[in-house]
Amino acid sequence: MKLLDIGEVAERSGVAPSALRYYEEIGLITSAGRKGLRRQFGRETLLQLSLITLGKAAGFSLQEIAGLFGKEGQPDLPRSQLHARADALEAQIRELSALRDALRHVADCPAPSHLECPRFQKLLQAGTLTAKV
Amino acid sequence: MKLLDIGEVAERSGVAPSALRYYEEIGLITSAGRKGLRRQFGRETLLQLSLITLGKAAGFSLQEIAGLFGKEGQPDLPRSQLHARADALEAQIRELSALRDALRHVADCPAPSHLECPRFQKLLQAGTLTAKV
DNA sequence: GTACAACTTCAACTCAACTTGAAGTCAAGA
DNA sequence: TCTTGACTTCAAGTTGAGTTGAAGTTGTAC
Repeated sequence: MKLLDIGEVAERSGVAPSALRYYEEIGLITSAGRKGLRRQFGRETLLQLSLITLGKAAGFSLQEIAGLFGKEGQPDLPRSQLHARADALEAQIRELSALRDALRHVADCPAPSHLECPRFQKLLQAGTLTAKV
Repeated sequence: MKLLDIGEVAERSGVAPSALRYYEEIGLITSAGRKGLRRQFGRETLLQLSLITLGKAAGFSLQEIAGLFGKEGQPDLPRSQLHARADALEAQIRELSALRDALRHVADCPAPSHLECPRFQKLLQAGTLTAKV
């Protein structure tokens, strides 16, 4: 198996070397070994990093990501919890969609103050995070 | 206009009083005035907080949120930037959908190591954040 | 008019997720 | 062999987004 050193992993994954060391330190990834002092990573690390990047983009903490997908890609969590996570993501997707729509509304609606605009308020209600006004 | 004090705003918005003070300190919200020392907030603050909560859920920083929607709900940004934001959100929604699918796959697919599973890899490719493997 | 819960300020602390800097090591090419 | 650039460790610093604690103030209910 061809091994990559940290610089190459950094370049291909878009994750800074310092971050990769940090990820290793907290046990989120593992290096396949060392050549001298230098860490050598297996190719599967790149896949793991895709997963990590994705998870981060989804707003998971590194700890959570570590739980979602264990070292080798098997989750440490039971099925039901994974589905619960997926459901939570779906809720987040709805929030995001609401915000996207609100943004587009603000961009296009000529009203002076959007907070007053009933259409805008309705868009906000689409999010579930809305305060009890 | 009926004013609310910080405790009530906190309860209705789900945002801690300390956070509300912090938001005021950084200029993200403004209190309508004081009764003695106590801040009094107008009802529109609740709407603003919905927006802030939504923005946070979407991964925006407080600074960015401040830019997206100025104090009174008018954006500080030009139309084109707002649309660009909306587009970025849409991309994020796609990432999230990819992760959701990956999660459901992991929950349901009986393969021992998902990183090896071609179906799983394909799901990852659906995200654009993927490393060059 | 007094008790008390809910507020106030201000500084210091926390936490995650890194980054930066200093000082040292090492592999590979000229 | 020597140089160079990419790595190494370790400690300390940074940023954002608050929280916590101490010490003081005040509106309202009894």
